[in-house]
Amino acid sequence: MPELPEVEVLVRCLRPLLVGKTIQRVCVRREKVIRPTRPEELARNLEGAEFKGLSRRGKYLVFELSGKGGKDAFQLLGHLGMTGRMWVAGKETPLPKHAAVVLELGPERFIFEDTRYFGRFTLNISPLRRLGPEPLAPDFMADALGRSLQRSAQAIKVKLLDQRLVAGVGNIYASEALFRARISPATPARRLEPEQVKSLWRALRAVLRDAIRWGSTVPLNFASGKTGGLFYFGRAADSPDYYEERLRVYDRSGLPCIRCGTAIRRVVHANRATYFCPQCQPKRVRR
DNA sequence: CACCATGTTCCTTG
DNA sequence: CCAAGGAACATGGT
Repeated sequence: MPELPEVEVLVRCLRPLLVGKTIQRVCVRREKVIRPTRPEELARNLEGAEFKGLSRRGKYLVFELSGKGGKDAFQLLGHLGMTGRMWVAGKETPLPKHAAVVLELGPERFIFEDTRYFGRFTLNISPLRRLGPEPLAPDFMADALGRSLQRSAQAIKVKLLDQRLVAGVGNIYASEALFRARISPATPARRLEPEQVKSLWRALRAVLRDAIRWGSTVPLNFASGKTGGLFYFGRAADSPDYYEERLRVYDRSGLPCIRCGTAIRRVVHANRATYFCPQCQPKRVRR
């Protein structure tokens, strides 16, 4: 489930359900996801602590907590990996097979489920230091993006996945942004023209903003085992304009480009699939 | 059985 | 030392 927009929508959904609640008990069912924190350490810190806030940084969820008596504020870092989900449910609903961490909150419980266990739920917040700028923040400037790109010869598609360049862009929205900006994914980062950097900057923000807006319209209900449509493959793809509104190129290999009809191509860069329209996203600027 | 999958990190190679 | 590419992680879907 995890790229910036999905995490943002999740954070907005979870915040009112958690803030003000006190953790009574912690159950770690898969130690791997809390690394390097130890189970006893997590329990010692969380039990009796109260949720004070929740925010997002890149693809991370940052939980703000305070210990008993409102002092000893600390943070907890969450990451969904490839398949993570988080929700709050009543105690009567059965735990899913891959529940990794469960927090008892009185009559309810918070559940972090992750089938592949690539996610994180930890007291170690050091990964935040390595993140680049927030693409939707008002101070994310196109010229700063351009300067960072200047220093790299890597294909722009690969560069967009580098969380030190911009925080929160993943494999799906990287393809989507390049399609929208009409830039070939194979273009070396430093070969982008200033005008292309500007349109990439604009496309990135538009793609992420639109995805958050789209996700916000879909009810989240993980506890039922369904996705509610938020997550790419829990799709509401049966609507005729799904691709127009949601994903315009990702996973559309061989299908007609929605702009020009040319077959969408799938290539692999750095072990990851990239989708693009060879007509709309030419290697060289046409003149 | 084969291949694919929204992410991050580590290891090897050049 | 750095950059780039690949594999590993773990499970499930097609």
